[in-house]
Amino acid sequence: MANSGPQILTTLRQMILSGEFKANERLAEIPTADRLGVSRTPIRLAFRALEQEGLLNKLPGRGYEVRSVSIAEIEGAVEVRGALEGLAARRAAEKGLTDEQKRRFEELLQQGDELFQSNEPLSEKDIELYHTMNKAFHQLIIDVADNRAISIALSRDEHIPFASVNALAYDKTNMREETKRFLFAHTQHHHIYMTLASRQSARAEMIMREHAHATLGHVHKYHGANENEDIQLISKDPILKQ
Amino acid sequence: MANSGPQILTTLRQMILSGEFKANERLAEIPTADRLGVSRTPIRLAFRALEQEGLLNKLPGRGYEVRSVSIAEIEGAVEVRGALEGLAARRAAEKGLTDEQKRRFEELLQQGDELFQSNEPLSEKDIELYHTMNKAFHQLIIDVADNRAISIALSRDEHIPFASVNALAYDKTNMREETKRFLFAHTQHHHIYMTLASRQSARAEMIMREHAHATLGHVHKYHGANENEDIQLISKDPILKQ
DNA sequence: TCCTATTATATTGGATCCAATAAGAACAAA
DNA sequence: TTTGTTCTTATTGGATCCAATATAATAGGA
Repeated sequence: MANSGPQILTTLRQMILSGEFKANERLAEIPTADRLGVSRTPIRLAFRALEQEGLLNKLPGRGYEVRSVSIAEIEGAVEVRGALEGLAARRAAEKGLTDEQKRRFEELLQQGDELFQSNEPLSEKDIELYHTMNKAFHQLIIDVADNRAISIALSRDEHIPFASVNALAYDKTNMREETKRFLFAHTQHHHIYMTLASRQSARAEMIMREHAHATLGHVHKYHGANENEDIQLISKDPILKQ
Repeated sequence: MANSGPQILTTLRQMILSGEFKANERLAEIPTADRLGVSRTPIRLAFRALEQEGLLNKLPGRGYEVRSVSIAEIEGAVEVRGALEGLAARRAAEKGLTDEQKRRFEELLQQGDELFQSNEPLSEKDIELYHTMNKAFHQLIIDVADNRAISIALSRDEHIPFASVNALAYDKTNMREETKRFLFAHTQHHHIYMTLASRQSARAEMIMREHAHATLGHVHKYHGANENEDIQLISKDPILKQ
């Protein structure tokens, strides 16, 4: 059991994101402190932090509730991510890439290519590898862009399902279609790199913005499966990896 | 003297933004609690919050330091604001405006127009009125866009000087040029409204993005007046209103 | 004089307690 | 049965204390 402040915060965040705490569930200091076997102090600090991260809403006199996330909100967050990553791509194209950065991009693209060499659908292990490569690719663009405000603005999407590159959703019951989808997304990676390397900043921005929408298909499948428009964060089939 | 948690947070934030705490100044719980006449508990909570807001950096074992802000960071934040407000304007144009929203935009534009009727430079009171109108105009676009993620992403710029519509900088020693500058910016407001009303979403986004850069002139003047590239937040001539 | 070790001080994080406030439950009256 | 009042319980925010850790100052030795 976690026993330090930062670990308490991480544990609570994980419990929210994993669905152990349900949307709209009420959390109060004393029961939560009892549950985790610590005093109220770290819980209080963690609740404040999680409120600021957007995962909890404060209920005056009654603790906090786990915030629910609507489809519209997810779509809006994806759109914002697209705008921010698009801006990052444009900046990266305007700055131009160093040789080292080109090498790194090419390595990542090669890693992705190797996953699609066979005619078989991707395995779950392949998906993990793709996910790692995808995160690194996106992060490299942000790094090249070198604008702190972009990273900060993106950080607010990190806990919204489907809206962050830190999470990846896929339908394990239909790996053939998923493979096609990832292949398409990775092809976009190639196009993005090409526009960066050739300093076509407008195209870089446009493709990168569009690329952000690659995950939305699963949002709508979730919607179809639910009685109401608000969904619980994450953790139902299809498996969300993070 | 402030005596409640939220007030402590507000007071400390204000002391940072006003320059009472200098850039890179070290703040620790006990001296700060003594200074404000409260226990350490609300200070600790406030420090955590201010860290998350980006105003403080944590120094392990040594308290926190007030974060300094570089010109490059300000420029980056303005660029992000442009991208986000541009996205908001595009969404607003795509959604179309209600009659009520049109009326409200027209009111605000009219308020601005009235400030430029005479041939005299704007007075400081005029600038205050312009500032209020400007904030309302920008906020209305964000409201029409109806994307929570935009508001959240924008909130991170609110404490960066020159990067937020909540603050306005002007050179009180040169009101004639300032008047021209504000007139230009307000003309852009007209153009933005026109594109929203006629649902020209691409133009709306483009003009709105460019409009965000209207404040950058004063950043460079600041730079010229300083020995180093990092500036203290706010509160020197030219007067920053907030 | 400089370097190292020891001691003193500063600082944080967590635990616990107290008081104020809010919410819920129980009871009484209409 | 419904509504209003009172009592009880839950909950938060702040204060204080303790222990661990980090930093600064001092003393001693080379």
